[in-house]
Amino acid sequence: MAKHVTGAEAGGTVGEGDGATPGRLVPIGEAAERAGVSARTLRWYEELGLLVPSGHSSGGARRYDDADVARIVHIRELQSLLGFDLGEIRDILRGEDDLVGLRNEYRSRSDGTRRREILLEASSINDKLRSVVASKQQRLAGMLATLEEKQARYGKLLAELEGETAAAEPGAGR
Amino acid sequence: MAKHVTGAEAGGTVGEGDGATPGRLVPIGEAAERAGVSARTLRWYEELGLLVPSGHSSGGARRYDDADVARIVHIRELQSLLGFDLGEIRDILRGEDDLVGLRNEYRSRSDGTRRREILLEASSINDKLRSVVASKQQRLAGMLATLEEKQARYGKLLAELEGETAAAEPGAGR
DNA sequence: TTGATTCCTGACGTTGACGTAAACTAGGGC
DNA sequence: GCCCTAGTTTACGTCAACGTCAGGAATCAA
Repeated sequence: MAKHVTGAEAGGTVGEGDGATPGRLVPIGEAAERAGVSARTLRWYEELGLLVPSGHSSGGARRYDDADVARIVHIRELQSLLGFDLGEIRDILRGEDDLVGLRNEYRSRSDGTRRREILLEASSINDKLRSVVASKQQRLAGMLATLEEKQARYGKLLAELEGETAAAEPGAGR
Repeated sequence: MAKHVTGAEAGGTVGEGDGATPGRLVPIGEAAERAGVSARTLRWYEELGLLVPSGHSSGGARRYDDADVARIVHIRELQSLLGFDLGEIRDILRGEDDLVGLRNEYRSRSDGTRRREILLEASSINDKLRSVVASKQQRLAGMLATLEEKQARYGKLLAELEGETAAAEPGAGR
């Protein structure tokens, strides 16, 4: 409901002839391809409030910049790596966005008490995700350990067998 | 299509009065509760071929043993921790089941060549999953590292601020 | 200017992983 | 035997996360 501000230049300074190649604003197809998702997925993410393209063409077509693409990749990581659903991811991204706002306020304010508050909140936001990732990583590490242990046993048994067959083999080349 | 062999005792030696308390065969409700899932989920897993209860009552009701419950928990781990869908999990479990079969053949055979083959296949099966887990764990570790780094920065900034406010505070107790 | 692509907005379809309701049966306590 | 809870199958419902199609407008190379 807050999209389509009045047509064009909705995403701040577009500067068509200003930005160099790296800072290009690309259409949805290219952004999708770069991030390894479909265009439909990007529209869906937008509908859910996960990502608003940072610009639009004069005709109203979505334009994504590098940060947008990075955000998409980030969303995918949160999804596939951590198993969050898109609702949870929305909340996480909000937290991260808030964090950016806090960072700006932090820099522009010299009020010590307020700065402390900001740091505490930022730390809390960050720590929530950290603990989730940590626990998941822990469990995965445990799983990995048992798998590697097994793998080592197979290797050991194979080595023993190599010795046996080598000993039992009649025409051993060496 | 291969279930319901002919009614009862389809799950091998049931031995109702034989097993002690730990080896009990429990009905679906209890098994579900123990594993933290719903009864529907267990029937669904069975339909997909993920898990056949190791016994049935004379009337045809499912009976699960401890290994079954462990298998359910395992399925859930593969699902939530590694993000596999139930089809992939079916394949993985098949591999693991094959592995048990191979283990038995390994023990009953003394044929060196065959033993080598078995070890190689087992090792391969095991290694496939291991590599997936390893890569996931790697990526998670990376994510965790950056989060912890951030957390450390917040902590440092907070500590600095503590010093400042303590110094600026008029009635400082110390 | 003109096609050929690409993008737009609906809107309906699909897939996975179950939830839920209905109608019926099994099993254990009194 | 009776009753109540828990189990059975069958079938339709649901929710997330998109896929896909229709009809029209925008963009771009020629």
